[in-house]
Amino acid sequence: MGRSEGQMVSARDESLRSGEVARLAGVNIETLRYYERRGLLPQPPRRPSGYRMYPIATVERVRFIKRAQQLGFSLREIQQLLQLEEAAWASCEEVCAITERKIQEIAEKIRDLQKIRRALQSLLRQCPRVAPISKCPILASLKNAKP
Amino acid sequence: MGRSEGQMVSARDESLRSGEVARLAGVNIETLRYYERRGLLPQPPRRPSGYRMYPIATVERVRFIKRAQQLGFSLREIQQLLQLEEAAWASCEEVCAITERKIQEIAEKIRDLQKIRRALQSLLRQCPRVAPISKCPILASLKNAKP
DNA sequence: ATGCCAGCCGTACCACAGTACGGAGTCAAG
DNA sequence: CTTGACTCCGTACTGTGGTACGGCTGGCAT
Repeated sequence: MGRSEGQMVSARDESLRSGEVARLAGVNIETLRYYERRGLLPQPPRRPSGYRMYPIATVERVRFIKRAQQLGFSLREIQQLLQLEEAAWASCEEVCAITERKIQEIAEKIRDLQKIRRALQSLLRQCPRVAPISKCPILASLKNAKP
Repeated sequence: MGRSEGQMVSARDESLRSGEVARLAGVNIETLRYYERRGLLPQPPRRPSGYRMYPIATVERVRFIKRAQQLGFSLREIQQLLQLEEAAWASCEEVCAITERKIQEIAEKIRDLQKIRRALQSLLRQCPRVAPISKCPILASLKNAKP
């Protein structure tokens, strides 16, 4: 809101500064530095002053990272995807393989959570709610269940 | 196994040493120290030598913690449960409330994961697998999707 | 008495994904 | 030319759940 004009998008050259990339991609500036350290973003060229000059495509790359994260990929996996993308020799198959593994993992996580939910629900059904804590069946079963 | 007798369970007093508690509860000794620091285990009395003398019930307490963790409770939440348990004024209702919240959380997590899985599966169905990576529809959609 | 495991402590470290801080230098507008 | 916003860097810190290390003492069987 308070953003006065001035250097919205350091016009006339087609490069962006950290803050612009961060704003456009919806991340913290520090996150860009972090991604650069992690190798998720290539080191951008610099002005003589040291300021980073990001190609505009960087915004899309960061959004790619964020979307992939929302799909449950870790930064390490995303790095793999991005490297594949850059390797001209690679075919879709690698990407599919990674995706399939990820689907398996997610399915497993879902199964685990469902098991946990069922266990908790059955505990809850046993609880009279008005008992003093010393007779709480939930705590009792946590005490006695054999893992 | 290689365990010769001697101090299996420092007999005749009814207290255990760290290693015994750890072994009986199936955790690392360091984990006991960690739980003590976190306040999940009360500070046990010590011998003059400094050795901890754990009441036997500690083993059950540690197992309780481990089981609750397996049900998706964080150490912080487990601490709440344990505190409730110790508060004589408390009734089952508090425990039920925590459990209900946890079930809600888990249900939500399951829904999120299902959404993610569906998205990845639909990406996978679109993939011809033989295309060069430059035409990979999975990467393409990560590039273009608007979250 | 001697050997040796067991336990003590503070501290550092692991992965994960960032965020914060402070002091210096830069840029552009007024 | 000054002001204020922006960026730079290295480093430290967040939270989560532990594990590891090293040096020192304790306990106990032989």
